[in-house]
Amino acid sequence: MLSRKTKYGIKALTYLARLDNNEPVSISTIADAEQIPHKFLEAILLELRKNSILGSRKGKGGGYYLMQSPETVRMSSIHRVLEGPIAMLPCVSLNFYEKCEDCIDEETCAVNKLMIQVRDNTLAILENQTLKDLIK
Amino acid sequence: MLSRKTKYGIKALTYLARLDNNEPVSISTIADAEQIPHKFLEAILLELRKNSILGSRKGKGGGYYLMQSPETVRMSSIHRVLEGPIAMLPCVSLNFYEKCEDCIDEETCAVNKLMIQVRDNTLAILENQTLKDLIK
DNA sequence: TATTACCCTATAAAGCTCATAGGGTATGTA
DNA sequence: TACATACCCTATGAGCTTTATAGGGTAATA
Repeated sequence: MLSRKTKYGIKALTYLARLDNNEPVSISTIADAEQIPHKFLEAILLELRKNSILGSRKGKGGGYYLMQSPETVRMSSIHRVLEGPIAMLPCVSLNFYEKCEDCIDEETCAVNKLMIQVRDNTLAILENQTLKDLIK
Repeated sequence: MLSRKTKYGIKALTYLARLDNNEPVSISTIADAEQIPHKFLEAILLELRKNSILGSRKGKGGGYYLMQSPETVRMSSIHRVLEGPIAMLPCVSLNFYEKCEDCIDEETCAVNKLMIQVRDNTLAILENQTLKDLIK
């Protein structure tokens, strides 16, 4: 199940994507509009910035803005930043790979192969869908 | 990410599926063979029994056994019993449906539509795959 | 009838999620 | 320069879930 963090993040991103211009918007503005706890949203936007999905400007008139146009922001990127791996097992993750501690042989592991299928299919959908698709 | 509970459950089920006969196997036997904490496995097998995936016999010579042959036990069933909903959002779940509390209109919600796609694809794979496929 | 092994409840450590608080720091404007 | 704005960072804690253990009750079988 998607975490609240991810849902909040998607809300904030679609809010920004719907704007006509790409001027910075303050945390408070987004938090009020989307009913998100201010401090929680602050942490989320910060993380999106550190992962180059958002940019920010400090000082008066500052805030957050999209680094790329909505049609180039893939849902897979957003998922990875906010929710973490798309794979259901660490040994199946492309970006967060880890060996399963209790797995004897990954090559012959049937669960591994099954979860690779699931991952590939999910990934194909999330790669194909962008922020732009969410706002029309 | 799949929980340890689900991984243990799958291990136990494949252990049973690999047997030549379908005689009951005690918790201890499975726990030792698959390196699973005894009491934890006990709870898992009990849950699988309550959901008609396993049967059990008490007393001497008792234990757990598969209720159906391996080729008819779908991975989707196992997932639902041990891990819970396959959907990434409650509003997209077929068997565990719930309205998203912060969603204004499900009909027009783009995230909802996206996650339905993901669910359908994942489901297709997990329905198609059975215990039998895991052991060859 | 004794033993086996399932069955049930309670408990708790550990970890994660969600949320809040308080203050530091960079930036733009007057 | 001084000030206000708004990002930035660290710490803290409640609440929940996961993982695991313990102890005993109960049904079934040899």
